[in-house]
Amino acid sequence: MAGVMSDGGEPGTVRPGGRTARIREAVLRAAEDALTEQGFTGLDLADVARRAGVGKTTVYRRWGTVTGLVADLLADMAEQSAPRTETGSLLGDLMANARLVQRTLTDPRQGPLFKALIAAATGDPKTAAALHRFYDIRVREWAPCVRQAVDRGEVPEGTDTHEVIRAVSAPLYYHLLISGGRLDETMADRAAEAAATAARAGAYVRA
Amino acid sequence: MAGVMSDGGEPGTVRPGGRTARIREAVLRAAEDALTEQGFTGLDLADVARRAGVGKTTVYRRWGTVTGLVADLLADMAEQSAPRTETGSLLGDLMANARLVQRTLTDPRQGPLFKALIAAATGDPKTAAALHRFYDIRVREWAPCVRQAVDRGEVPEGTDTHEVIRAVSAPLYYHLLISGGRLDETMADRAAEAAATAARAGAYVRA
DNA sequence: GTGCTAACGGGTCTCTGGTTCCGTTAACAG
DNA sequence: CTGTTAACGGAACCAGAGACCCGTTAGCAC
Repeated sequence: MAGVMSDGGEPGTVRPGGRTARIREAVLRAAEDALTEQGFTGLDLADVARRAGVGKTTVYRRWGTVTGLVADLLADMAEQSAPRTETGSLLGDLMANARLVQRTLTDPRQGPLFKALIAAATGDPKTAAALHRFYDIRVREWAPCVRQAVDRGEVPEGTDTHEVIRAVSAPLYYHLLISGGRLDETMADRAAEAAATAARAGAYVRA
Repeated sequence: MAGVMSDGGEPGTVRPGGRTARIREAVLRAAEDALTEQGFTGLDLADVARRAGVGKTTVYRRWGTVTGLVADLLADMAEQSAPRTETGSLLGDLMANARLVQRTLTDPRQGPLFKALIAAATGDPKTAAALHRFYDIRVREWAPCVRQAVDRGEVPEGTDTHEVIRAVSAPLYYHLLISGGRLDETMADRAAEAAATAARAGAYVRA
């Protein structure tokens, strides 16, 4: 009864030798597929297990609940970062970002997946935290282009660079989730232009 | 076997004499409470029935599914319209709108409720349609203040008035659902200011 | 007031997520 | 190569959401 078993329990932490990682990978991919096709509500862990070619006991043991699995999926997605393009102008960079987001959200796989992830986050604080972290990382990757615009004098000093990036995405997500519009390239360009204009006018200067 | 039973079925359509309406009201209010407290995922029709002091059979018969109930709730909410204030300036009107939205979303009851409604809409087209309709009505109520700004020459002709109103809400919902920020009055004012600035610069002129 | 019937409501039955048990597999150490 | 044991997987088990049946209530018409 000494302190032998040291650090915690959480299956899948002790023996990271191939199998554990392989199964995690398979299950997360299966969860992605299931979420994409069935949405968050229709997500069934037994179904995920079947798709992954894995015993459902394994899924329940390692992730426990549906939201737990989704949270882990978000953590996994947060790792893989997509590189950003640089165009040299604020509007150009923001448009590149807006179009990337627009393409992602209208993609027949990614769109439904993101909807499902966001829906999952509304119901569970843990999942919400994972979602926030995911987006925080993405925002952080793009913020430098606003920083550069500040350095160029194109945007006032003291501007909240993260908030500018969020302002580009916001209308696109609003249409996806709430108003249900078309979400085409025109919308993306408009979102980027609006954000750039407001930023130049100092609307995002930190209070 | 003649065509006697004429128009459809849908219980609750034939005898709108008090009871039907009373029960609908009680169930919708109970659903609101349940959604607020448990979120969309934790919504149980039997629980709703209990809260409403109504047999669960009734709920299943009239609404059938959880999403059906939510869709009806949205239709009901779409009826009651909150009046808008008029300040005479574009920025003033947009700020009034932004603060209204901000107060709604941070309200300990309304905030969770709206989250749940949006989550429900991601999974079911019928519910999504109801949600879109609800917001379309709200946007339509506020659009005139942008129209007036166009007439005053403050905003370019051809501006998509609805889109300007949506632009005010978008960042607030983005924070609520996705990035998870604080959502205070400063954010509301910033959202209004950004939208007003972009609108004046012609960012929302229809292509 | 009285009869008709749409709509309600309690009780039961079912079916499917989710849990538990225990035998099997496969990383890793020596 | 061989032993140890964390982690997997099949199968039986359990609980609770949702469907069904049928007797009861209450609008509404005459």
